[in-house]
Amino acid sequence: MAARLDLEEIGRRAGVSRSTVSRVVNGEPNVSAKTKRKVEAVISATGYRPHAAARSLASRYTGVIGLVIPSEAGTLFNDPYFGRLILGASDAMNGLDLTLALFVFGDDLDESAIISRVVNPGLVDGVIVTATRMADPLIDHLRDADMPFVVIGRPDSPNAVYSVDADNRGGARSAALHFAKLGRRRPALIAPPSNTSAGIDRRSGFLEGLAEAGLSIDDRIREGDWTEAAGRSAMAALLASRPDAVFVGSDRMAIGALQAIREANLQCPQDVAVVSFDGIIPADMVVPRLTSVAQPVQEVGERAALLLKAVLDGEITNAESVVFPTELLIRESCGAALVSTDKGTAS
Amino acid sequence: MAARLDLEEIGRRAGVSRSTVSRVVNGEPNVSAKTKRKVEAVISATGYRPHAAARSLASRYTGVIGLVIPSEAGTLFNDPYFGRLILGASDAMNGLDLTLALFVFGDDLDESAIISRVVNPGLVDGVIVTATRMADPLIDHLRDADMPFVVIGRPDSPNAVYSVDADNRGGARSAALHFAKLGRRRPALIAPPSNTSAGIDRRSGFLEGLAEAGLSIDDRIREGDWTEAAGRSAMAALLASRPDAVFVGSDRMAIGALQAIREANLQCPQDVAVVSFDGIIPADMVVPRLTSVAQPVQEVGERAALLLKAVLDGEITNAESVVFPTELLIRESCGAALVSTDKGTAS
DNA sequence: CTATGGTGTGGGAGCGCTCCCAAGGATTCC
DNA sequence: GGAATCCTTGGGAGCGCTCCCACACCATAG
Repeated sequence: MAARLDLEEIGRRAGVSRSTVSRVVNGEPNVSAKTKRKVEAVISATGYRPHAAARSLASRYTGVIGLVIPSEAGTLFNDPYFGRLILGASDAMNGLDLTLALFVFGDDLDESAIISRVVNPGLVDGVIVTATRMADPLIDHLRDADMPFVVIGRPDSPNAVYSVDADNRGGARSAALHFAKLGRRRPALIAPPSNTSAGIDRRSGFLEGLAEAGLSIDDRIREGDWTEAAGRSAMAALLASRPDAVFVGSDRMAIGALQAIREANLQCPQDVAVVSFDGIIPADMVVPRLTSVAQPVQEVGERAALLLKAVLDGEITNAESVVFPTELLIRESCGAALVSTDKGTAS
Repeated sequence: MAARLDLEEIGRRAGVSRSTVSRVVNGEPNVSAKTKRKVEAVISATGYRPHAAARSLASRYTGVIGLVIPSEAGTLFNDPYFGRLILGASDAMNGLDLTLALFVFGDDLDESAIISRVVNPGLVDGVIVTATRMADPLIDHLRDADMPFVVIGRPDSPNAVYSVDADNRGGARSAALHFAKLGRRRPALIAPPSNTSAGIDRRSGFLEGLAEAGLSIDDRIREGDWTEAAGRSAMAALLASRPDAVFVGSDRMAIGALQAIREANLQCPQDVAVVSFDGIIPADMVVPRLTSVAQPVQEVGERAALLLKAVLDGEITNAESVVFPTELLIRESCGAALVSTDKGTAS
């Protein structure tokens, strides 16, 4: 009986045309106050809601932004990192009245399916790419499909012109200098995977800081895949070369490293000082409390969304790279308290 | 110059009609092998991709499913729970070729905006509702808007007819029985918020188990909001009444509880045994390793997506509630090892 | 030979909206 | 008072697709 509730029908009931209703719905000017009131009354009485797909088709604008996340067999999702990132992005999007579409792929099969889905016209207006790998194929596909996108990380592709990242290099460097200042002489490194920009930057930043401080690392370097297990086995291996400090490329790996130290009947920070990266796990979760280079994950996500929106609105046309500073959160695992009994906090 | 790449254009280049191209794209039968080959050649040569919005408008099917998550000021996103849930849901959706739209709301303002967005026709086909509160307003809105939905949790609304949940009650009960078996006489409880079904069920299940075992809890009950901080302060308060065991309603709160026990110079499990719920944090992350009632979070998410898909396809029309069993993961914090020196594992 | 049915193909109609142009009415200006 | 201008409103066209009916063609059956 009741005709399908569309603009035409609302117009009929309010005694105006489809166009006028559309103007009211979209808050356009040039509608008399009286007409507006009338239309709004009908809309709220009927509970009318515009049809998103019809709107997208006609306006070439979906109001949806995609966020692409690799999950690597579920590993990464144990990390609060992505939760925070999603939270930041979705906060920004709520403010912008955008909807977040999440694309999580576990393996290469998933990935090609995801790629072909995400580049479909009319689904999302733009994409935020996370955990970007070196030579990420996704980026080239997005480019080919003329899909606007923002990269989280430091992209190596000339096709990626908009990016948001934390200062991985600078943060890692500050960890090295911190060790030097605390008098540690045999630093070690558990680096994140070197197929990611964060992995590369944290490694090179740490080595740079070491060089600056005149410390050498010799072969006290291992690489881990972000997991606790990787941190643990890397640390266990490293212990053979008797380091007195270790910079671990992520909080989760640091938890594993702490465990390995404990298992070797050594004390952190007395025997081995630990500084990690991320600053993301609750401070009190582990003993000793982790000293960590904190990156503002939520802000990164938020900024990526805002940047993409600006690109979509045509407000930004030149390449833009935003880099957020990190902050060294000094707690217990670095042993700063052992050294500076005179000064309350070191920096 | 080049005409916009649409079905018509592909048809023109392949020498067939729009309809035939559509059939090929959608893998419909009744297309001759020869025609099909010809069309596919043109499609891959041109890189044609169907326009999602146009398809949605014409077919009344978007291929997008919404997942609604309350974030309560960012608190919940520190919990691996949601990451796992998202992972499960998105796994299922990748297999079904569906896209996941994530709606995260932090406060009530966000919520009403989210609600009005999620019920918009033509955006999502259906919705998965998580962390359902008692008398959740979202549910009524979804119902009013005729939006199909599946609830994760045990809904109290008669409007919610499809749900997926873990056996919170049974799991909590098993924790109580475990304490009884280990000879603990003064159990305590740190319950999750009682405005959630999980909170209610874990509380009542534990009390039920206690009653069965002839143990009384008196006033050794506190409630916490899922966070470490809440677990810590609840435990600190509870310690005054000298419990010898505590069931903590979530892993994160248990971490806080452990901390409070340590701060009171008591030993876990010797002085106070701890059993938590979720089984979600990496086993080795805390000392002592947590005994926990594990729920299959990822499976819950996966199942919710599959169930919703079945509902959307009209394969399910009767109310359906799926309840996943939990499993008591016995590790160190419950002190089972202290008791059963003869038997390797208790159950 | 006509009836019957399946198969492959084309094209009209329509999904609900936005965009844009045109037209009418009110207002202003000289 | 008439022309120029602004504001308000209506409706045609079209976004790219699916749905459905019609038609041609071929095979099989009576």
